[in-house]
Amino acid sequence: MSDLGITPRSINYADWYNDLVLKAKLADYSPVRGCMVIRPHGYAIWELMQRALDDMFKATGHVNACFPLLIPKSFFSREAAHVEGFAKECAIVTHYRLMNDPNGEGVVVDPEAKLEEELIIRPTSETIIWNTYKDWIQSYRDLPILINQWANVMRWERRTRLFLRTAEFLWQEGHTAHATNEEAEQEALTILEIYRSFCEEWMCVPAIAGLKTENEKFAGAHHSYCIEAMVQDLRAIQAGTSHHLGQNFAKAFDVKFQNANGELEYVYATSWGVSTRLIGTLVMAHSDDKGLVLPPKLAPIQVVFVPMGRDEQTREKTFALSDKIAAELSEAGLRCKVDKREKESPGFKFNDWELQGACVRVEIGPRDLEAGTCVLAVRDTGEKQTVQIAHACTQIRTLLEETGQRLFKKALELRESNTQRIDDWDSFEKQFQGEGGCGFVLAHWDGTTETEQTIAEKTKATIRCIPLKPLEAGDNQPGRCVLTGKPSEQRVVFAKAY
RNA sequence: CGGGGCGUAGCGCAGUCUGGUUAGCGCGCCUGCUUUGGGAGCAGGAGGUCGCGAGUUCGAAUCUCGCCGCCCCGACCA
Repeated sequence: MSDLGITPRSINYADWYNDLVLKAKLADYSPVRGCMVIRPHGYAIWELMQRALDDMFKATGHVNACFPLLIPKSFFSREAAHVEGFAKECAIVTHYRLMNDPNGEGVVVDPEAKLEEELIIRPTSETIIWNTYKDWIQSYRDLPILINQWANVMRWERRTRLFLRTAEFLWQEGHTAHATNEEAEQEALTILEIYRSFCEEWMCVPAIAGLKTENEKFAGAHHSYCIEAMVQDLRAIQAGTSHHLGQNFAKAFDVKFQNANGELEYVYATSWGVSTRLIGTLVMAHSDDKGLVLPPKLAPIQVVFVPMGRDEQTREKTFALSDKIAAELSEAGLRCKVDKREKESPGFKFNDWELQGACVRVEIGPRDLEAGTCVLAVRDTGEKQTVQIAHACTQIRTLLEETGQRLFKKALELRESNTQRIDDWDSFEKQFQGEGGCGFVLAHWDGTTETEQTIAEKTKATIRCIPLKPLEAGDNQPGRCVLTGKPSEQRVVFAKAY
């Protein structure tokens, strides 16, 4: 097992994750620190995510557009909190030309080609978008604007990890403009619900929808919502965010509209996004020491066929039978692959497809030809069963259905068995003493940033969110802050986070 | 930005301390034959600016100095 080159989770979770991402060919490191190559297998997962989310956005009235990569530096100074949040991690374009190095080999930046105004590579697009919306909005009849874009952004992170935090990443960012505060609030919540349902139904990862604290909210937002998930090392990971921006950007970019009464008002805004971090979340949520475990809805290959045969004739027959079943499944919309590689042994293929995360493997060999059967192996449980060919398609669909339910259930059980309610400081502090993730703690908090930061300093645990709905009855009842003993309205989620 | 580790074939490593044939090994790759129900075997073959730059020396992967890069762990962030 160890010669597969994947560090077991029990030895080192971080190494396991890195090994898996590389070995399963999801991504590669790039020549530039913090950037990555998303390989076809990883990109296929992203495409499936994109399609599902994009359909949901469209179904709720959104349209796609694409704004430019480069943003004039001056735009960033408009919204104070926004600058504060992003200034320290921006890549800046200062020149537009290279020249041959007069002293020798290679090329150097041409000092003559300095830009009048430096350009920022977008870390997020609020500023350029609001600068544009200003020209698009005059009347309440121009509202709402419900635009999304699929794009890459760049944040010069000090410490990066494949998919979880890369300098450049892919995401979608929605930017909407509304006539009223209530409508913007509804928009932020609608999107949050899309994210939650996507996370749970497509990724099979249970998510807690909640409100970010002032301390954790998006730079420039009035308030931020998020979905938080737990992965196998018991850390929290933010899987998506939806912000109500209030009138902050409208004021910064002077975006006003005339209402039905002829009065000028600033518009209300939201922005929201999920990124390729979802792929990292997905890997960390379900996969095991043998490789990827993917939920059927997001598996690039749901069903893989491994036909076997010593001789040409047997091979032809098992290939043909595999093709026939695969065609029937494809007809029904499943993503299938018949592995016809001749050099690799069946055993190699079994391991290889387990690494790649194919949900169900169909083995067809000489014995099956005689018996009119095939063997179905389920990726996440490792269980094998022999079925009649006539029943194969039905059974495969059942197994995929069950896989999705099982992955969600298992992830939910992990979260529930590692979530506790703690009301005294000693126990709280003790809970977070261990290395790495320590699960979720639902505790009371007095609502101040000061307390939040003190707790973070002492325990490394942060407030992931203030749940919108109680996880259990009673979580939304008043109590006393776990640190200060001051009154608290409800329990909030504490955890060590990615 | 602090601490640690590493840079030698596509990948993983040995060799470096103690300088000295033509720089090795495993995996992978190419060719051929035999193989195929849990990572096949044999034979042959291709593949190297030893991270970069100076220096010491008759001679440097190995010693000295400088530089660069990457990974991991902490502080900050989707």
